[in-house]
Amino acid sequence: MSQTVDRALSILPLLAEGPADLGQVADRLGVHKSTALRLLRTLHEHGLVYRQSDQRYRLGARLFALAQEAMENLDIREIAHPHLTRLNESCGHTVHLAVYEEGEVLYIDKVESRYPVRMYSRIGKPVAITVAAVAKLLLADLPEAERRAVAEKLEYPLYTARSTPNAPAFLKELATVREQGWATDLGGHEESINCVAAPVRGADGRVVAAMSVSAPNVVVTADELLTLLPLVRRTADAISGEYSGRTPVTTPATTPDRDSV
Amino acid sequence: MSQTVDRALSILPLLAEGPADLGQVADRLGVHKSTALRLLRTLHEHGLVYRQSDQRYRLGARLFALAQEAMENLDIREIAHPHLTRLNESCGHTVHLAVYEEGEVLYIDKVESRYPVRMYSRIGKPVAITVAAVAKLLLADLPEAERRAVAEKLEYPLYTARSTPNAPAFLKELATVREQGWATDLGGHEESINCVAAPVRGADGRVVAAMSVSAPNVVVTADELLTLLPLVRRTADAISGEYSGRTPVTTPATTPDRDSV
DNA sequence: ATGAGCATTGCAACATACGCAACGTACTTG
DNA sequence: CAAGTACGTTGCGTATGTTGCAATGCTCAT
Repeated sequence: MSQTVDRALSILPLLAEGPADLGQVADRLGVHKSTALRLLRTLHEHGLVYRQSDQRYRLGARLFALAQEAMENLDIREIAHPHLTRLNESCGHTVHLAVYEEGEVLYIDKVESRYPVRMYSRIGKPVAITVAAVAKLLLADLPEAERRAVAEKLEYPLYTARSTPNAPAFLKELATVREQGWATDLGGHEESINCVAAPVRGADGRVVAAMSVSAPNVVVTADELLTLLPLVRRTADAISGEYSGRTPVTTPATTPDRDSV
Repeated sequence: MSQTVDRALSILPLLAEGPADLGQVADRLGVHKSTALRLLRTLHEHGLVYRQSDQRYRLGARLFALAQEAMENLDIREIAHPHLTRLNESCGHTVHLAVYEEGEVLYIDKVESRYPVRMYSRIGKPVAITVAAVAKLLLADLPEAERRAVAEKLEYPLYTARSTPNAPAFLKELATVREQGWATDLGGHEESINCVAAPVRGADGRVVAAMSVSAPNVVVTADELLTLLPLVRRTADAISGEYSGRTPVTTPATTPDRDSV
């Protein structure tokens, strides 16, 4: 809606692909070099863009700080965290918390497995949306129309033989998930990794987040992991209760352990 | 330099403090609501801003994706990573990699300790710049003038009794670090945690990054940690060699293990 | 029902962001 | 060593995009 700002912001994804010099930026924006220079300078002043020693531009450090602060301000994360660590303590596996936002699903918290094997996932990293158990829960709760729209627009990469192959299959899976109130990912993202997930709901019953427990086959089989389902659901429900204000902060030990030492 | 973009970008740090509605944004920017609305809409279209259910605005998911991509494009990180994991394998402690950028020092990679105790630090998180060993190395290498300017502008929070108290003390410490070519943080950030750090240098000898090994007192004493110094320096030098092209990718096993599974 | 508080729209006046062309500064090439 | 190329940078007149206003919708509480 604002041409100037629009152009300036278009520079960011462009630089995300890799460093670029003034000419390249101007070309890709379709504007004169002097215009691109002015925009880059403004971005630079705000720290969103950094000028490296060879004069080329790349994304700046302030982006990290912003992303970080954005995350810390999510109250669902704050409420959920102690529950997640407690769940991790009792089962030992990797625990994730994720939210949906305009077509994307992203992890907003993670407690690492206490087994030596680690999963590749990082807070802030967009989730493999077509296969992840948490993504299924979050998308399953969208209004019919939006759900269809999102499902159609997605790509369906075949990470493994068990990955969701296309939109119809995905929508069918979402219907099941919606029905049963929990979800799994059995080797759909990485052959040897399984997940069980449950939804966190707000006061109005809408799904505001989803949490999952993930473990590789080498540690527990899919069947064994599924036995954790009740525990996962109970944890998710506890978070829901607290988030929606029904449970007025139960345990006295809810405050301390934010951020593992 | 561009008023419109400048205003739009000023919204981001503002929202980083927490969600705000249109009126608040307009007020803090000192512009009319209609103006603020147009800017917010543009930010929204680019995914940098999200409109939550109560109509208030907060920072959006795209920020994470951008920060993520920005990080993956840092070639120093790519080169260093296998060395960091190898170092972690041989000593077991937490290993960090950090860079300096316009007044800030930030972690760009981290390999977790193999001991049960974890440190609170996160990739992308700004470093405690006045005390961290890596920060000392990075700042010590700045040109005299810039170093002084930065040191003067910093705040010196007293995390512990051993924290750097003020600018003169900091500059003195930087001089020492510059001299000896390595740095430590002995309980300056958290009472019980010590670090040893060494610089990574580019072809021209300038410090481009710094790496450190950190461990809590309960695992090893400061003296014991210091015995790792030669190993840390050797690792840093190996990275330097590879980064500056002197060592044309030594080990055949340099390619695989990006991102632990 | 009535009003307050908020987001939203259309529009005319003006400020500002635009592209141009000229200059400066490396770095190459004959 | 001089001419040439390829950048980034600057100043400036003009047109275009942005601004603030005032009026309209919308939602919620009284």
